[in-house]
Amino acid sequence: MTAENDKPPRRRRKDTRPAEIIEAGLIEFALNGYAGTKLTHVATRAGISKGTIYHYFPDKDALFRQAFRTRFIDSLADVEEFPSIPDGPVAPILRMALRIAYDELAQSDALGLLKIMLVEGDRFPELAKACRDDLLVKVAEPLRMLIQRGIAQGELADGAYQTIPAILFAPGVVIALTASMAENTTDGPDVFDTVLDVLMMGILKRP
Amino acid sequence: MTAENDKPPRRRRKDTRPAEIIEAGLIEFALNGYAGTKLTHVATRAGISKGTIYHYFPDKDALFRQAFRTRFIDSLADVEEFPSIPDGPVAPILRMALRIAYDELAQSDALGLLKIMLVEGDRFPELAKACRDDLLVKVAEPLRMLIQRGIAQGELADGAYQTIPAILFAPGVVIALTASMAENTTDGPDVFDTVLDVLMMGILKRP
Amino acid sequence: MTAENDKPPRRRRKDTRPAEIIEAGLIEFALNGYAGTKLTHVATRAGISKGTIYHYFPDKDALFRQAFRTRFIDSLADVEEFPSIPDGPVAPILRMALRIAYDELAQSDALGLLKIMLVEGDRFPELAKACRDDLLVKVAEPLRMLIQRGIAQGELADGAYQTIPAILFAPGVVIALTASMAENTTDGPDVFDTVLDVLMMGILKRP
Amino acid sequence: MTAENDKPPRRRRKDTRPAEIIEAGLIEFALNGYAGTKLTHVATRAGISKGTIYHYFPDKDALFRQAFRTRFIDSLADVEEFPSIPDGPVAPILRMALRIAYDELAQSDALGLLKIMLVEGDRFPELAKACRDDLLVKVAEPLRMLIQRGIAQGELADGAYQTIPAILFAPGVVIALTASMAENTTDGPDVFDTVLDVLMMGILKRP
DNA sequence: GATGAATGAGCTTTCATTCAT
DNA sequence: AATGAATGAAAGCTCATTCAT
Repeated sequence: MTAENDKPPRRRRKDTRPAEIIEAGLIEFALNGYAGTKLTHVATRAGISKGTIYHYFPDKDALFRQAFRTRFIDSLADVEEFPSIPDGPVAPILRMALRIAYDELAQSDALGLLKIMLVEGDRFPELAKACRDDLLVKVAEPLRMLIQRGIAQGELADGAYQTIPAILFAPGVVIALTASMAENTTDGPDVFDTVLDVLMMGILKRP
Repeated sequence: MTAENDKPPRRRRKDTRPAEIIEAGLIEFALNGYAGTKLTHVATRAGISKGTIYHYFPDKDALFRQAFRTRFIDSLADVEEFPSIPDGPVAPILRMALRIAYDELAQSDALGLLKIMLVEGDRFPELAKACRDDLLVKVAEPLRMLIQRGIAQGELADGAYQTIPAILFAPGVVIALTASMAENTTDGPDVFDTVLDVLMMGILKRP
Repeated sequence: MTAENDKPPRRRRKDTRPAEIIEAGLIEFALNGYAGTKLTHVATRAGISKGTIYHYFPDKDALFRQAFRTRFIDSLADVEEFPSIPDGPVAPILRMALRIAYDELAQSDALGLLKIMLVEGDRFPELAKACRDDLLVKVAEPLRMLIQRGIAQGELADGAYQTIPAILFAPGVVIALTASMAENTTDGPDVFDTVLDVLMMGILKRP
Repeated sequence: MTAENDKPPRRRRKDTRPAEIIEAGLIEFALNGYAGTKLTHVATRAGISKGTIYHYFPDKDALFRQAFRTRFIDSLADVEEFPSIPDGPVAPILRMALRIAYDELAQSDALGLLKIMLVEGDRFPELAKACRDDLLVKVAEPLRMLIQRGIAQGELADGAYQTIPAILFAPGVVIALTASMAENTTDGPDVFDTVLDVLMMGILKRP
């Protein structure tokens, strides 16, 4: 075995380092919360040494901010094309959108970050704001457009809910958040479907 | 030595101390999360010294558990009389119940504890379980009975939602949880009312 | 049940309290070492409260000193009549004396105190000195007389050992000290007998 | 800022640090016992900061175990060549061996560690066992062989003592242990010589 | 006198951060 | 640029000691 053998390839593009650290941080933060995350673990997961983190981020706080932003920008990127949607009934599209959003949230570590923001939100007000703004612009707005089209088509009921479409996500968020607390029931997915039933029923126009 | 002694008199309050410490702990935990709560701060808030906490609680963990239990037992005590409800339409009662639950959650520091359980639930599995069990027995069960009466009366739609009535709380929980993250809009209550509209619509039987 | 019933008899002769505390302290010190002994445990064992100890002893240190003295004075009280010994061979008497001393040491908590003195002797120099003096006066001196009688009778060999008769105890002390470290062999007593054999052989006059 | 920086330079000595810490710990443990040893003092003695200890040892317990093992392995390493001994009378060799063992014990801080093991042996049962095992294998066994040769040669008396040769060390151990308690008499060595006289007399075969 | 609640100095331990290499 | 040994502030916890009752 040569001397150069037992270390991973030294050459990394300098540009990928921050992203790798953020990725590792994301996982650790999501798993252990903010205070529970040790920079050593982040470093280990990223395959670097603790000190290197400080080359790219001034401190733990900054790493978290950056990671949080990155993840939320990533997650919401897919949503943007929403409005480009064919004519026809709006309800199935809406339902699917909620479903996709739920699945996304339940699987990714966005959930972990969200939990952190809930508890430590006061420490990161700009993140909370950015989070809010992004959600409003990228999620609520397209949703509102969709809903309004549904109302215009006589498909959806006309109601105050259209002013705060984001609330349609609420049940999904709670189910995702409490999933780890809930007993391991095998009908997890069905829970959300049941909720969707109620929600859709609630907004469909009555004959 | 001046007239104002710089040390407050030692008071002996064996009976009330635990409750005072729990109260102080509750506030600190709700404000700062579990890891973020320093026993010094709890002591200061309770007007005692650090060591005194250890007279009444073996460690920080135990204090949190006790505080959590105390608060949840307190909060849920009011709910118990639910089922003793007069005949007649069920929907307004349901709506009021959700409203009351929301207000309760939004105001008390139960919200802070809930946040902690979301993030650190893994560390306190028995609390998570107790929380779940209490909610199921004290909240979900009466709710289910109410709903079933509504269905029997032809008032509510027959649907899968009756099997998981707790889900009706979800929107309220999210609104409460994210309230601190949300911009301070004065129409907070209206948001929940709007949600109630949708929810009630979703479960009312269609003509 | 009357009010006076659930407490042990209140009336104690004031004079017995210190002795009771010392007794309790002795046991705890012997079991747990000096630093390892908590005054709470001493109090509990003595059936009193922590504060009461401070009525009789200024501090933990003082309690230990007093306890130590008491035990050693007690233990050595029996030894004093040693010299009043009938004429005849001295060896069996010597042997029995060593045996008795060994048994005494092995059983009582004097062993525990001795261990403490070994480790913390520097903190209690007067105790070490008192211990030494007592042993010399009460044990070594009678022993020396006995030995000299043996030599005079032509029974024991004439040797330097007569100047430091205390050394005859050494093997017993080591066996007692290490008994807790040693594997639980059932032949414990025989070990000491074997040692006695060697010792006696070593001092008996050769034909 | 003056020319003498008030902080010593950080040195990086990964290889030597553990040994230095152990050395410092050894001294402190020997001086103050286990509970009496503060890691701050160990750190100060080692010329490092408190935290650095935790780079190399998970906790105080581990440091003690490691230190203990290190010292005992060191101390007993020299003894191993024992059996390779020329023909001829065995008694002088035995006597010298006991003398060497005594000197070794009396000087090194092995004595301090031994004291700790006597008092806190219950907390470190594996150390007690390792200690016992090492002593048996490395010390008692060669000694037994030597003794048996002596008996075979008609030099030593045949007696039960040969089954527990370790007991020959007992007087030396007691003398060493109590040396700190004893008055600083300058004839310390002679005490042990006197004891050796008795011991050797006791095992030499009588004509 | 007796009590035990209350204290706080002091200990072990953790970990973000620094910096010599 | 990268490392990880070293730091030290700060946290949880212990317990001898005090003192109001």
